[in-house]
Amino acid sequence: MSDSASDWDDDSPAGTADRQPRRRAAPAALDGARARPSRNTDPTLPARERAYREMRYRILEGGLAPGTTLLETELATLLAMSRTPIREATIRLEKEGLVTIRPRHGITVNALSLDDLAEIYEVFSALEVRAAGLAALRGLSTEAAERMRGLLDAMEHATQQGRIEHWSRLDDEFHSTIAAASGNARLQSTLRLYWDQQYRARLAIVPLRASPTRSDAEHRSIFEAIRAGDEAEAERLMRAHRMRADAQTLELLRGQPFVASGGAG
Amino acid sequence: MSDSASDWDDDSPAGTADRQPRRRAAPAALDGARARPSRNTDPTLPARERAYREMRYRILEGGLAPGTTLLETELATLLAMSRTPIREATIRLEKEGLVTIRPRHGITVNALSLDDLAEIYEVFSALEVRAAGLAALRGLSTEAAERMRGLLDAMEHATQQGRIEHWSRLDDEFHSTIAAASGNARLQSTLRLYWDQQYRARLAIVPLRASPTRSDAEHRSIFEAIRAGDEAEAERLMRAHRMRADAQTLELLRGQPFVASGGAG
DNA sequence: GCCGCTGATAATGTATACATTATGACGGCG
DNA sequence: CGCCGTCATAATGTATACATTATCAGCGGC
Repeated sequence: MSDSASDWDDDSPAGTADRQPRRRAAPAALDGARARPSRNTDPTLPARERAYREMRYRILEGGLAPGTTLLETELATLLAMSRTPIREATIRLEKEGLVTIRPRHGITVNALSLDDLAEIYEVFSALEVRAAGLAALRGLSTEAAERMRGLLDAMEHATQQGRIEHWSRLDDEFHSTIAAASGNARLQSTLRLYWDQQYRARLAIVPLRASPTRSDAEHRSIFEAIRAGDEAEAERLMRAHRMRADAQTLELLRGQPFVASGGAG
Repeated sequence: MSDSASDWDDDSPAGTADRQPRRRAAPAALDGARARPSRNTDPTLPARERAYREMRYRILEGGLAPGTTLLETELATLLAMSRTPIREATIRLEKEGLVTIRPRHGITVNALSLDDLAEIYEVFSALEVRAAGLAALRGLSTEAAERMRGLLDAMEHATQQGRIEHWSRLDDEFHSTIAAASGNARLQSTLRLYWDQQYRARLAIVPLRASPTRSDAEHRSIFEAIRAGDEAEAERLMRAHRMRADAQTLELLRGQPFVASGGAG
């Protein structure tokens, strides 16, 4: 089982670090993120942190379906802790756009309408375009370049084998590698926020996707532009890529069951 | 709309506040800070909300200087409430990038290095460029157009009179109007987040700014492009505007007292 | 039969008690 | 003389008690 929910580098400066040394993490490799077991029950973690991770995990992976409403007390029972850490975790999740807290009505897992998703993609894509540009401007480390090349190869291979789900995970990784290569930790962490929000929707259409031959080609050209240090071209290509991919995704999502047209923001 | 600096969101900080340059707040500092009660004292609001607004206000307006560290207990005393709402408020503020929570070390008002500000501007500008494009794409309402035209006139007038501080507030309003015209609430709210983070720094250089004749001209051309519905041109002009303005801002900030280049965070 | 009032009730908001743990002082040891 | 382990303590983490308040059922008036 994948842990795609945590492909994106976890905590970042403006983000949700709990116990962080003074200096922020270096341009960090994302490699460590994969090792973590998806189910987080480590009892040594603070309860607040367990609550946050567990709820985030369940929301992203579908255990808590969009529209689900739970009371603080119910969550407390569910996760076997008191309301205090639950409240702190839900505040974080609300800030991240995953739930909505309505006093005396409960905590609701955000259900996204197509309009919501369109909004999310608009922000996400604008940021990713810039990330590509910055990556080009700043240059790829040898490791990042290697990594991206490996991902491109693997994606093409997955495409040939028709392993769309696997391809999708590699795609996530590719894009998050670009985010990391932007050298801007805040950009990276804001991207992760929006990534989380669209994660479930994206997951839902994975099986519907056609062979992503075109994306493979676009990815490769984006990589080449970044590698060549051509900022304008990297941004141009990424913009084109995202415009096409976003439109396609929204199209596939149209008519999907859980994408209500009037969902909550 | 409102007389204050901007309509980014609920309460907008306007006017100047006194500085309190104490690095480490001793108990003595608490009384000093309490001396100036701001208007977020409405006792009908939940304590958590009062704490949030009051802290945000003091951080943005300088009552709580960057680098200031306070313990939960001290904040509770300062704002005359228990630790519970304080904790909830600080979690929100940390998510917004205004403070850093270091367990057993206290809550520190984030001090931004030049690198931090550069990061912030990179994200902010990427989003604002897109906002301009979307505004062009979607068209301005009559009111928005009127409002922007009025702001442009007022800005030029302020420039002629050398009222830089006033100009700066109008500038905020102009940019937030564009954000609103993007029609994307998430974009707007993320812009506000980053705007908050750079607010103090921007405030600090207001008196140092030269006559913003050039910005006035750029603003007008951006407005024209948006009004003409020319998405690409609006983005192009906004990008140029921001690149120039950001570079200038960072240049002015270099050497400013509270902007430690090493990362005084 | 509908509207609005009212109070019981449940849920949240806040305070506080209690548990846990990092820190920094202190003193012994090398 | 300095290093390291230990412990007291302060600060946070969590649970729980208590206060406040919105909701909704039920009732009475219109």
